[in-house]
Amino acid sequence: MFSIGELSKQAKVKIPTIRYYESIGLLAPAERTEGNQRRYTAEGLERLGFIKHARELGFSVESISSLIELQEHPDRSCYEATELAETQLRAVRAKIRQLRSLEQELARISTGCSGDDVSENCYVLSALANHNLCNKDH
Amino acid sequence: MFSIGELSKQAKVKIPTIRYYESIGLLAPAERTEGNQRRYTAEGLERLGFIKHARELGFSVESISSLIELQEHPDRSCYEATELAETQLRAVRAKIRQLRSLEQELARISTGCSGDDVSENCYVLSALANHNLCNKDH
DNA sequence: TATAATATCTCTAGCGACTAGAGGTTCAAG
DNA sequence: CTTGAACCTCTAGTCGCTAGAGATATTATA
Repeated sequence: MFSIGELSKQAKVKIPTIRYYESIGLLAPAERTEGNQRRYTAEGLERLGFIKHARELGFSVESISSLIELQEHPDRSCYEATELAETQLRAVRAKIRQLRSLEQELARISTGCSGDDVSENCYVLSALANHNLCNKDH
Repeated sequence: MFSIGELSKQAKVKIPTIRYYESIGLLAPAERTEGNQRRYTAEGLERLGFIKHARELGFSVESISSLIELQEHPDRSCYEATELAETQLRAVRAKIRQLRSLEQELARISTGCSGDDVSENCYVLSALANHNLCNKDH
């Protein structure tokens, strides 16, 4: 039985975030002391670790709710959990593709004019103003 | 002189977003008709295009404000604008690195157990629960 | 010119996922 | 038993929009 501060330290999740997770139903309501303070067990730490890990992998809170529900119904869970993970993977890959094209354009833009050469036409600014100077259609 | 709807169509930026940009000072207040409706010129379209493009490149609204200010002071602008672009580039590259490691882990997780094999232990769920099953330390 | 349809106006509230702060209570160490 | 750190709830703020209500303006047609 440890306090929310201890849990926060162990799980590396901020205290207000823990309370927030409880408030939206992602964490079950914690047990309380006489004086109304939250007390947790190893189980709570595990659950919070799960949530943290999933968040770091980019799952939305909603998806995590689904995953937690799946944990409670082990029959169909594997198929659906794998599907959720694959959806997440597709989203991550799409995001990477998008960022790569941004990277290219930004790299091109920022090497376009050197900082030393203080000319009247800054290539960065004109590249931003004028989409024609850009390869991609985002 | 065209309406906000026309501007929206031309710039491919939604009407509420245009009003929002005006409200936070990113766009100068538009001229108005007798009946209080906004009217724009080609200049407004250009500015909005600049903003849109910069947003698509991931610049924050705050950075865009800076860029717009720089446009008005062409003397030091090139150096500072290039710096902003480079900062943005670094952020994009960091984000890509992070997403790549997520991609790897998600790929590993979601191929770990096939959906058909409905076992009691779903690898997706245990991988999420147990950070030790993961290569990275995020 | 009258009317109807469409477009616009302002204002408020909501989204996701937290974060920060005020003002008050409880716990644990000395 | 006192003190100070940790905890409590509640409200409001963050960012970058988006949605809706209810009122007014413009434009096209009859």
